[in-house]
Amino acid sequence: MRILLVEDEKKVAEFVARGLRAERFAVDVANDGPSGLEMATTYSYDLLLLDLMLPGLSGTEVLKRIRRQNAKLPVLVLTARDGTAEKVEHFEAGADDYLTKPFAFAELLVRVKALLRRGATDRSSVLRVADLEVDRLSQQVRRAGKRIELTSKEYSLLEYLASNAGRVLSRTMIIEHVWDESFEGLTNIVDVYVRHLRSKVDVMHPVKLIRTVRGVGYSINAEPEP
Amino acid sequence: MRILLVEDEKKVAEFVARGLRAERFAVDVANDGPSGLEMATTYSYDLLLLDLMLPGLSGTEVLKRIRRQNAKLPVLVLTARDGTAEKVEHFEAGADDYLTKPFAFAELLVRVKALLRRGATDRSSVLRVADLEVDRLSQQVRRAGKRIELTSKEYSLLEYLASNAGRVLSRTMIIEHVWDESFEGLTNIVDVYVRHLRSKVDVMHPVKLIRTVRGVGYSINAEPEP
DNA sequence: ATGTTTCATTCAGGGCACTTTAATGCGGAG
DNA sequence: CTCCGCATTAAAGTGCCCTGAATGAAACAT
Repeated sequence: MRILLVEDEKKVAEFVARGLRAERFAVDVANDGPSGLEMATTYSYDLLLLDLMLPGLSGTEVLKRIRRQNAKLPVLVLTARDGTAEKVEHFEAGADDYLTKPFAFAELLVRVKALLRRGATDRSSVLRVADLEVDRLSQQVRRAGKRIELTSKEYSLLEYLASNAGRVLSRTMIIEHVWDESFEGLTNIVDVYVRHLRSKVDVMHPVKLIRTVRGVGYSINAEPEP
Repeated sequence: MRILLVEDEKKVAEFVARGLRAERFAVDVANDGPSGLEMATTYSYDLLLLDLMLPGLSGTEVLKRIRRQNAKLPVLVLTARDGTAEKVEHFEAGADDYLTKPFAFAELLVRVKALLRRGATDRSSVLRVADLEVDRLSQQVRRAGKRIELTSKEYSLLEYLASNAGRVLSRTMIIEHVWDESFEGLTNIVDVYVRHLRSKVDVMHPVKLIRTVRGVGYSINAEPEP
């Protein structure tokens, strides 16, 4: 899951980003409105965290422009003030939820997860593919009931594959969802991580779930075809 | 002892939270009903402080739903009005006690302590993880029956870990609970205290309870995973 | 006051796990 | 056979984590 955080206060940005990364989100940080706007429109995110007290371009304006391009992106607004008039303004500008500073990280996390859950088509937090279980809340993975320890990137990749089970995902799509913005050029990083995953998920089982589709990408299937 | 405060007025929330923290309670704050409900059901608390004048989901509704999940959690309701009809309504909804605004902090504290004491009689105040015992009333810690002397911060950290045994806690969450300051820059204070704890709790025992989850945080487990 | 002890915190080093790059091996398609 | 795409492995790079020591702060005793 990728999150864009637009926040000019460095300390707050660091704090929030660090906390979210520990929850295995891929977090990009923009320090002002214009770059936030650019990143939001250039890359694809699952959620936008937007501070409204920005220097230069006003946060509300940024939000409106992003909405023009992407109406479905969940947006959680961070704001310093707490007036009723502003609340209405936020929602009219296109915020899905808001949080006033100072806030506790625990509450931010709860709201972030709530928005992501709402956006997801399937509401169950556990993804199932054959005897593979991916619990998105506790971020635990089991195969045939037995726990599997995954690193951060391995987990993100598996979650992305499992949440699109049956569909073939190209390397480009995978990189876009699992890795953050600092990625360019030709790399076989996806191949390498697919191998890591296979060695942990598929290697001990006769039924291989992760399938290679030559010339296209990878997919995870309950019933691999011959 | 962990307290969840659900209160939409920032100033009141800050005031109460600060006062309770000075009394060495670990306080989480939620600013509205839905996130309060979410936090109450995700984490474990010893007491719930609930403002009934909430935007969105009504406080009474929140209370009912929490009661459905956790019948024993002591709940102290904060309310603005004081009609007899409402009193009855509160108790019917599942409040254990209530307090009308404006209130003095001293009175709040008295009631909080009373509720916790009452709850302590039927619920054990001792947290157990394998052969580790954390007595939250006397703040004494034992491992394999033998007493361990901890400093204040060491104890707070251990209690937070033990009260969420099995769950992985990120550094961000730990800092927020054990140290009051949010938004502190990069610090490895948590790492250092985990080390202190290990040297007192784990070092003499073959079974290590405190586990590092790289890139994520720490957790305390009765049965460490392979 | 001054010194002593204990606790809280910061800092820097080194090590290791994870991430990423890059090179090589393998196999099917034409 | 040769090319192309994928698999595999090794190894470099990076960042995170652990540790020990030093500093600062606070409580206590002299």
